[in-house]
Order: sequence, then C-alpha cells, then structure tokens
Amino acid sequence: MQLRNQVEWALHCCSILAGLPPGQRLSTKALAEFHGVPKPYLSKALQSLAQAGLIEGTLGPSGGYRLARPAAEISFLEITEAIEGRARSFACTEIRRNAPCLRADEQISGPCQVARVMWQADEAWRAVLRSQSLADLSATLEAELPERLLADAEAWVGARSAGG
Amino acid sequence: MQLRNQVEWALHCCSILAGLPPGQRLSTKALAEFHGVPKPYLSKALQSLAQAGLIEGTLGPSGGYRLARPAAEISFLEITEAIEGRARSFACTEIRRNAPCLRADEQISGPCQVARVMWQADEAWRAVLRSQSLADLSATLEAELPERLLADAEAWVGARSAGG
DNA sequence: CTTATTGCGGACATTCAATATCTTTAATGA
DNA sequence: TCATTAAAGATATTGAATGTCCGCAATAAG
Ligand code: SF4
Ligand code: SF4
Repeated sequence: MQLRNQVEWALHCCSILAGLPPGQRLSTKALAEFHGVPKPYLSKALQSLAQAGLIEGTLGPSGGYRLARPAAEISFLEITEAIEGRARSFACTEIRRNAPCLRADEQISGPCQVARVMWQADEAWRAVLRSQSLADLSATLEAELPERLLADAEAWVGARSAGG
Repeated sequence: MQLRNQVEWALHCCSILAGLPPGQRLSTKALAEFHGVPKPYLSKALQSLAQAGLIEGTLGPSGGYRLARPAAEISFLEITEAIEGRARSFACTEIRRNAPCLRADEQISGPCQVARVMWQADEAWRAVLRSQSLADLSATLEAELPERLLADAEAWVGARSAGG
C-alpha cells in the first residue's frame, strides 16, 4: 500500500514542464539533473507519461519533452495512474466461494459489501486527485515559493530548454 | 499501490467473529478452513489484529479468537491499518532539496503542495473506511444474503465455536 | 497430574514486484 | 554526415510480500 516514488518524480517533472514557455522542450537529462535522480530510471517514468498521452517526446538534438495538453487539462489522477496503473487498490479474490456451506450450484450475486466499501474508499481517493490540475499546482507554487527561487529555477531551466 | 490480500482475509474473519454469540470463540483452524486459505499465514493476520486490540485470543483446547470490542465500535479503517500499518500511501522523499538552484542555507517551509494534495486524497480514503463499522457490514450481509446460506454458515460455525 | 490443543513469536524459505542499469535502434537538427 | 536524443527492450539487483515451520507457554479436558 505504498505509491512508487516514480509518482513523486512524475508530478515534479510535469510541474516543471507546465512552467515552460509554450512549445519549449526539456530533456530527460536536464530533468534528472534538476531532481538528482538516476536518468535511465526517470526515463521510464517519462515514457509512461508519454504513452498515456500526457507529454510528448521529440527526438534528436534539442529534443526533449513537453506537455501534450494545457496544464489545466491534466489532473493529478492522470499522472498517478500513468505510473501506477488503473487497478483498484483492493483486489477481490472471491474467497467467499471457498465457504464449505456454499453449494456448488448456488449463485452469488456480484461483489459483496466488503469489496463495495473498499472500492468506495478508492473512489474517494481518486476524486480528490481528479479535482486537482497541474495548473492549480503551478498557481499554488507561484504563490508560496520565494521569488528568488522561482527566478533561479526558471533561469536554470531556460538555459537548458530548446525548440519551439 | 495494492493492498495485501491479508486485508480481505481479516475483514472476512472479523465479519464472522461479529456474527458469533457473545463470548463464543472460534479457532484459527476453523477460520482458515472456512475461507480456504493457509492456516499458518492467516495466523499472522489474526495476530496483527490481536496486537491492535481488535480481537482477543485464548489459549488451550476450545481456545480461539473473539472480538475485543462491540462490532459497532470496530471500523474498516482499524482492521485495514492493523494489517497494512498506518503509513500514508504517498511518501515524500524531499527531492526538491536536490534542485541545483537551491542555496545551502535556504529554508524550505514544510511539505509542498504536491505532498499536501496526495495526503488529502489519502485522508479522503481513510474517512470512508472510518465511517464503516463491522456492525454496518453485518447488517448489510444479513439483508443481502439468502437465508439458507446464513443459516448454514451459522450452523457450520456454531459446531466449531466454543467457550463463553 | 497428564495430555492434547491452541495462540504466540520468531526464524526461515520462496516468490514476485519494484528498482536500477544497460544496449540497441530510430529519429532529428546542426 | 554526425552528434544528440527519446523509444524500447533485455537484464541485473534489491526488497517486500507471501507462505511455512518450529518451539514455547497457556489452558482445558480426561
Ligand atoms: S471481498 Fe467480498 S467479493 Fe471480494 S473476495 Fe471477499 S467475499 Fe468475494
Ligand atoms: S512532494 Fe513536495 S514535499 Fe514531497 S518530496 Fe516532492 S517536493 Fe518535497
């Protein structure tokens, strides 16, 4: 019951890509260096995001990634699911079918209350993540972080981004 | 991001213990047989529940487990946390501290917005599980399951329960 | 008292997923 | 052409989840 830390990486990377000037791209190398994480491994996470249609990769020199859609249309849930998959956190193995008092021909209708409650909790979790977009995140960060830090980060990223 | 299947076992076992006449106990052996799961492994889950103070074990012949509290005072969340632990699903590794533009002496206040959103989702998940008690589960099951099945299960369990 | 039964706790083996790295290929701009 | 980059896949490494085992202490029944 633990999210992979790739989720954290992905969220931070998307946050940076959201702050890029429109059309600009940033390479895996720069993103890995910025966060201090192994580049080949971060690359896997970015590929998952690309396959999910959240970001776009471009080959060649001055290639890199950029958001495939406006930041306001990308939610925390989409990013999380791109990394973790869409499986529900509670897996139902139907152990009630093993009950010794259950007759072979007897029908059991749908999922039982145990599974329904667990799935309801899962849905509540998803609802919160679905309600938060990358644009919301950027707005909060800009309001909270010190100006110098934002400026320096922008300069650092700007020096390494390319394309249009 | 997947709950252990011990959680499912624990929920079902608690559900059965909740249906026992007051004071009666049921052994690990019977619970394992009923659900068709390996007894030594189920034993681990039941021990976790006992350590969390949700059920009580009694030694000796005719020993076994019973609820330590009324079913109405035991929530899904307590059972889940007894197995899974109380750690939050999103672990913050503070990767923002690796940012190259961050000066050594610079303070970063508390958790950032990324972590706050993830934890908020986690809390929504917990809120649903906290709101459901074992008594609620029993009530729903009694209303939904066919009468014959309930009677047979009660008879099967009754023949193997003991004490008072 | 003796004996069988049961939960308790720890040690241990096994299996599988998460983590991390590497290599090759294809695309692209300089 | 040539250097650079993402894409895709193979492959190690690690660690957690799963499953088993054994000795111990408590307890009730004979
Ligand atoms: S939770 Fe309910 S539906 Fe899921 S396996 Fe257990 S009994 Fe079957
Ligand atoms: S989510 Fe925010 S607080 Fe957590 S590690 Fe990343 S930057 Fe730090």
